[in-house]
Amino acid sequence: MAEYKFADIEKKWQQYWREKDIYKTQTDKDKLKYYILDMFPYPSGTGLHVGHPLGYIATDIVARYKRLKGFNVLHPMGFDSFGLPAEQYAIKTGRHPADTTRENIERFKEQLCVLGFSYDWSREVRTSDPEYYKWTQWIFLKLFNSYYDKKENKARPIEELEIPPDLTDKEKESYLVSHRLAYQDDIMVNWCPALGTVLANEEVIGGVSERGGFLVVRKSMKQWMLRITAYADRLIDDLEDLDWPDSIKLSQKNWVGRSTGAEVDFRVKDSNDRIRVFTTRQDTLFGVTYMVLAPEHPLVSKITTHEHRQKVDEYVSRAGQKSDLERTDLDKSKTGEFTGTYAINPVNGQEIPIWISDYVLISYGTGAIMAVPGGDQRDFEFAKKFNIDIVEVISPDGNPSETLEQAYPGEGIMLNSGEYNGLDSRRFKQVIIERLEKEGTGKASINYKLRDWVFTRQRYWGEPIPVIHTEDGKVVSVPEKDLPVVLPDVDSFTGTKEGESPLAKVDSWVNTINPVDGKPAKRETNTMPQWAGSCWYYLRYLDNNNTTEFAAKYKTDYWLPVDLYIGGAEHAVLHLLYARFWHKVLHDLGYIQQKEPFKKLINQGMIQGRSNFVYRIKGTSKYVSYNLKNEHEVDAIHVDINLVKDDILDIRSFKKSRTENQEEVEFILEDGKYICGYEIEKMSKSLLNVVTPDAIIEKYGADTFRLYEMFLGPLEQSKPWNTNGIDGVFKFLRKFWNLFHSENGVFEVSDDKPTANEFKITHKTIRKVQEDIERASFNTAVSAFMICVNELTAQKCHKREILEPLVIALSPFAPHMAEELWEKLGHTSSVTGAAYPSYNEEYMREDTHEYPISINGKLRAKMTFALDMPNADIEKQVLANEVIRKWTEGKTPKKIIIVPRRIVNIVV
RNA sequence: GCCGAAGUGGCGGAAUUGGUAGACGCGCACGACUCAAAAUCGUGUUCCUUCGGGAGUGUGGGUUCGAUUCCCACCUUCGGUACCA
Repeated sequence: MAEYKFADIEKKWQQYWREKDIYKTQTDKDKLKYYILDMFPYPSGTGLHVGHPLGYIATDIVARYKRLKGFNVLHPMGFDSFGLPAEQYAIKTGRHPADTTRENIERFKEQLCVLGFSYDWSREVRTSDPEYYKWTQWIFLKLFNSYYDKKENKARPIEELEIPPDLTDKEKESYLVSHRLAYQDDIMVNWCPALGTVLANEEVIGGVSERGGFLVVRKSMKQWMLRITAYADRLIDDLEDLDWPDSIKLSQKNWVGRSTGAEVDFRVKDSNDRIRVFTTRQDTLFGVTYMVLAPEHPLVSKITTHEHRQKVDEYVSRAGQKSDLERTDLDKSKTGEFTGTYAINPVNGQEIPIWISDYVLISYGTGAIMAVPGGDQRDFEFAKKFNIDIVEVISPDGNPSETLEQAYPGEGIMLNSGEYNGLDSRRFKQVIIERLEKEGTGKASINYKLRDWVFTRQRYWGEPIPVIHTEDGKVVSVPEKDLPVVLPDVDSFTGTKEGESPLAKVDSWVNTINPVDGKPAKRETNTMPQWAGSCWYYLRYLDNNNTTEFAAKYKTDYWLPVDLYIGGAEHAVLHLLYARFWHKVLHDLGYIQQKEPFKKLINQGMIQGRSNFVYRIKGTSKYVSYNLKNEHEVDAIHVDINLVKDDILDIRSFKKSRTENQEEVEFILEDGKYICGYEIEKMSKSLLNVVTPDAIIEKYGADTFRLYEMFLGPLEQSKPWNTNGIDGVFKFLRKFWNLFHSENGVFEVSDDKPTANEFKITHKTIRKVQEDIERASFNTAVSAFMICVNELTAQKCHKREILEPLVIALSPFAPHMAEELWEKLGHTSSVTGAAYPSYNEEYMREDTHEYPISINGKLRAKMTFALDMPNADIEKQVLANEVIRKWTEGKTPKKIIIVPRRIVNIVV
């Protein structure tokens, strides 16, 4: 029996690849390129767990396969190394984030190398490296110094912006600010006093911080914003040509949230004020029975009558104190106050009351709505509660309903709408806009859910924003030659109580001079969010040592777009939307030819953890086994899965791990064992369910690990981690190995001519594997190899002409073993330089086919016919068949369906 | 609530264009080797069965000669989203 010494083999070839620079990529214009990208990891302190490599293995297989197919492949890797965890760790321990980040990266790299990935490490990027974030800052300045030209529908340098004449200096400045793609504004943010920073929405869960669970409040603060809303239409429309999962495209569309409708002006009674509303249902204008302003709407205090002022003021201040969570709680009933004032409905002149309520959001549309209780469920509930009229203006058939139990939000036929009664509501939508436009009370309009991007964090461990605040209150760019603005060393990583970044405490860094006039000035102390670095890393890989440009034009021209991008679905919206936005800005400014960065996108599923639980009886140190826990009041506690095997707890180790007094710890067992409960959850250190690849690689090797993660199921599907089937994959590799070795372990491959059957097996496999890689179906590719090896083993085939092509075909999946066998076959250069074997249809051709013969769709017999046999002959033979005759019982069949190469079906 | 994905043996999963459901692997059972065990190899393995056959891809209907695949309604699980006018 030949021994498959994976540990030696893998070490040997990893060293070979490193020493010979096998995976170094050149920009070679004469070759077809293929750019394959992984979402780069955040280098956390826990290292790589088994979920990380799933996508990386898939891309590595494709990268190796494409090389064999003759492509010039770019397959780089880097680290998203700015971010909150490193900073939190620094606050706790005082260790500098730069140090811990570097250590974590080293560990990640080591783990990635052990898995045998074919990255070109000479192109590695780290977002926290000053040579990298110099260009992140440079791009920020491009945004700062550009505006969006709505006519040409693209970004242009701010110098080209036509500024209205006769503006004062101050007006000119604010005109510029209102056009720049990066600008400052006062907005409501999630402020977490305990962490001393603003948090992104996704970092706030249920009103408290995701990390630590500290209270988060809403606070108005001056922040940098990026004008992503200027790109709303293009971000939707350009999705069309992308080869992305439909679900991701849809999420992005929904996130941008384009809705078409109309803006309508309602005159305030006895006043010159107008309230502008946005509606998608201008066809329900005749059903408007009241209006609602958001509590923050600027007109609220102006129009509120003396009589109602106190109650309205109270409502406004109460609404301001509510957390987002309270305001968006859908279960609560509607609240609101009447302002005492009325508006005039522009289509029928009716007077309608103006209310305020927090179900109208200041941040969407115009912050005011026309309320149509007959057509909108929210308005309906509000009207019911405050006894406001409900008018039905659309019904499915144009007849009024007897009772109105709820709003009818659908399309239909108009009623109670004056001269428009009987019109189809879809048609009326158009008609009414024409009338509003003619009368000057409204116009067609498009609204977006997408907001401008809040681009500042009050943190240390991020890119400094490269601008300078002058004495006279202006903001100027740091000159390009002075980039990067490097993070200063600090003693303390916490921000100030007032909500300033830790950088604000570093006077020597903050105080600088205005590059324009040399007067004293101050640096911006906020830093960029973690998304910034990942917005453009795929560009830097192309030219990571360039000191004069973010990447040379001829390199971006050649390599872009990314041909295949694989990563987790959790980045469906934010990262992918932000990166597309930056890409389009760079495209508009002429730096990049292509309008989209990522041509094909695949989301790999999440590998979940299987957590184990023990059950402690409340207030005691007694632990009760899973099936007895219902007899007690218990707390379920996560237990480290390393102390559990097959859901049975290792009681002794568990006892040692507890902090309680060990004498007091007791167990209530069943059948002498302590059975743990389990749950499938996210794999995470805090849930004690993390599995690292290390132990598995030690036991089975990296090739087995790679193959097993692929064999687990479809790449896109999420699945809990288990190692139940890993033996099967390991056995397969050993059998493959054995095909090249005699029974006593000596390498032995013959030059005998293969049989037709051996050719057929091999060529079928080569074709199947190729097709499966092309459609990212890696699990079925692995099983195709298994079938092939099983058959060749049964044939005792040890022939070079069969085995050599299979080594090449397997090399993307199990590169170490492939290299070893390739060398043993007598080759002196790496298998990565081989060509993917072509398959010959001739070998697979079949002259006959075994047809399933079914009667009324039920399989009854099988018969083999020549493929060129006429249908009439097949029919005759089928009907003559004994089994078939038994089933037809002499009856004449109504119909016989013969599908060549498929099936014969007899209908009786 | 809305949007999306998915429900197939004991388990992970396969069936690519509507054409033999359960490939491949795990597990399990039996056998070989062994003093024995492990490892390895071989055979079997959807369920029910009166051994003729019958049922079967979440449930109920439909289209079709034929449905895991297409259509309608519903149930369950997972993910996203949250009063978006």
